[in-house]
Amino acid sequence: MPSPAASSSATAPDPADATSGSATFSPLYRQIKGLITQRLGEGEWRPGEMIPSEMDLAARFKVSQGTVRKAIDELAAENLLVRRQGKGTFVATHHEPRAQFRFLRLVSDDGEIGHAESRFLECKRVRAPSELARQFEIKAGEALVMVRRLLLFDQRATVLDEIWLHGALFKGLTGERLADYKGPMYGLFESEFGVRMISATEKLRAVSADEESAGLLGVATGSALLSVERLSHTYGERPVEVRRGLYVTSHHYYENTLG
Amino acid sequence: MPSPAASSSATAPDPADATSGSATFSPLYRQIKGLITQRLGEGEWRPGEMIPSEMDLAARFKVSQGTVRKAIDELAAENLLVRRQGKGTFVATHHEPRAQFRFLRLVSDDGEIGHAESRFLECKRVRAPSELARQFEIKAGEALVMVRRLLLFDQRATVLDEIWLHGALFKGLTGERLADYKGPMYGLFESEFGVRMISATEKLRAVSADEESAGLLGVATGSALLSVERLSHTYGERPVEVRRGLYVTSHHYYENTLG
DNA sequence: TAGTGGTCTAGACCACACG
DNA sequence: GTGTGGTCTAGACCACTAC
Repeated sequence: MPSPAASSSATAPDPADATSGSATFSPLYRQIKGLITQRLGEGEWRPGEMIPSEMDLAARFKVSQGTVRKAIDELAAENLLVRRQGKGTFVATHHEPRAQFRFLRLVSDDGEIGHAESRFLECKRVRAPSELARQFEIKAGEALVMVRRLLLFDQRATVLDEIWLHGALFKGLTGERLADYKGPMYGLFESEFGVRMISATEKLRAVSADEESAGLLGVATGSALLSVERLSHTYGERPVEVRRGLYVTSHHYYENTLG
Repeated sequence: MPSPAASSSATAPDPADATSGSATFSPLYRQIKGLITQRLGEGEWRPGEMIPSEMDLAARFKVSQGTVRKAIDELAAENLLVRRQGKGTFVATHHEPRAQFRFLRLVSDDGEIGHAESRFLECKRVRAPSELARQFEIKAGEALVMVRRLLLFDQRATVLDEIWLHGALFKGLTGERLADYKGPMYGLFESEFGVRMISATEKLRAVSADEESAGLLGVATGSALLSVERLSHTYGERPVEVRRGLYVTSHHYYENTLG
C-alpha cells in the first residue's frame, strides 16, 4: 500500500499507484475510504461493532482527522457505516429494524406494518445454468444454492421468492436453518455466513401468474403480478445473490423515490 | 432572516430562531442551505445559470467558505445544483441529457436507447376531485390541468400516461404547446412555466389492462401492465404533479437500485 | 494569468453518551 | 469528566477552465 502521508517536500504528488496500468487518480480521502472498505470486507470490524475513532484512524493512516472524516462520510452515505454522535461509528447490520426496508420496498395500502411470516418451500444445491452463471460471474455448472419461499403479510400470501446464492459462500445452508432462524434472512446470511448484502439492482415487470405461482399465492391463474428480479452484491460489488420475486399488489405496492 | 454571523463574544449561540415555536435547531450550514434553496425557489438563479462563487456566497452570508461548501455539497447531492470544477456551480436543469433518466426508469431489454416519440391525446382543465385535491394539498374543486399522452419507443407504444398538474401554475398549457415542444416535458415545464421538478415518489403495482388502455397500447385486454403512480414536488416539497402511467414491460423493464 | 471548485490540514468549540 | 462524533473556521495548495 502506498503511504498516504504527504512528504514535507511539496513536489511530486506520488502518481505511482501500480494498480491498473495508467489513469484514474483518487484523492487521499478516497484511498482511506478504500482501506476502510477493504478492512470491512476482510471482517476486521464486524457488523454491529464499533470501528476505531476518527482520531485513531487518522493516526493509523497518518492523515488528518478531517480526511478520515470525509472517507467515513461517504461510507455512511452508502450505508456501510452508521455514525452515532457521542458513541462512535459502527458497522451497519441487517439486524437493525431500520435496515429491513432498504431491501423490501413493499408497503401495505393501509400503511400498517402488520404480521409477517415466512414459509420455506424448498432448499437445494444446483449447478448454475449459463444465464445465472453470467450474473454471478462464475462458470456454468458451478454450485449454487436455490431457495423457494412464500412471504405472508397478515396471513395473506403476498410474495413468492426464488433465490439463488453463491454456492461456495453458503455451504451449510439448509431449509431447516432458514426455517429456524428468527429475524430477517439477510441477518442470517450476515451472522451465519459472514456475507453482508450491500447493494442490489432490481428489474421490475408486470407478468401474468402461471398456474403454480397462482396456486401458491392464492390468486387466479393469469392475474397480474409484479415480477422483481434482483441482483445483490456484497463488499467490492461482488455478486452473491440473484432472486426473482412475484408480488401480489392488490393490497400492497412497491414504493420508490426519485430524486 | 437571522444573521448567521457569530458575534465575537463567545457566549450564547443565538437559539432565537422565531420560526416554529420550539424545537429543531439546525447547524449553520443547513441554514445557509435553506437560504440558497429559497433563492433557487424564488428564481434568483435560474436553471442552467451559474450561482455566485463559494467565496462570494461566504461573504454575502458572513460565514466561512467551508460552511458554504458544505451547504452546496448537500444541494449537489440532492441534484439541485451541479458543480463543475474550474467553471463554477450551476443550477440543475432538465435540459441536460443526464437529467432525463432520473425520472424515467424504463430501460429497454437490449440496452439501446432508440427512437422516442410522444403523442398527446388530450389536454383539458378539470376541477380537482377530492382524492387528487388531497395529494395536491388544495381544496376539492380547484383547477387542475389534465393531460393524456402515449409514449412510443422505436415505434412501439410503451407508456400511457395520465397527468394532472397544479392548475394555478400551468395556466396557459395547451395540447398544441405540448406537441410543438422539442425536448423533455419537464424541460418545457421548467422553461415555459418556471416550475422545476425536484423529486417524486412512485407507487408501483401490476394491473390488468382494461379495454381502452389495451387498445391504445396495442396489447390484449387483460394483459399485465405495470402501473406507476407518481407524485412530484418542486422546491420546498410542494406537490405540483400527479401522474399515472401504464407501462408495457414485454420489451422494457423498470430499473431500480437499492443501496 | 486569474478565477473556480477540490483537497488537505490544524485547531477550537459544541452536543451527546456513559460511567 | 472523558471520549465520541458534529460544526465552524482559516489558510495553503492542487486541478481545471477560460481568456
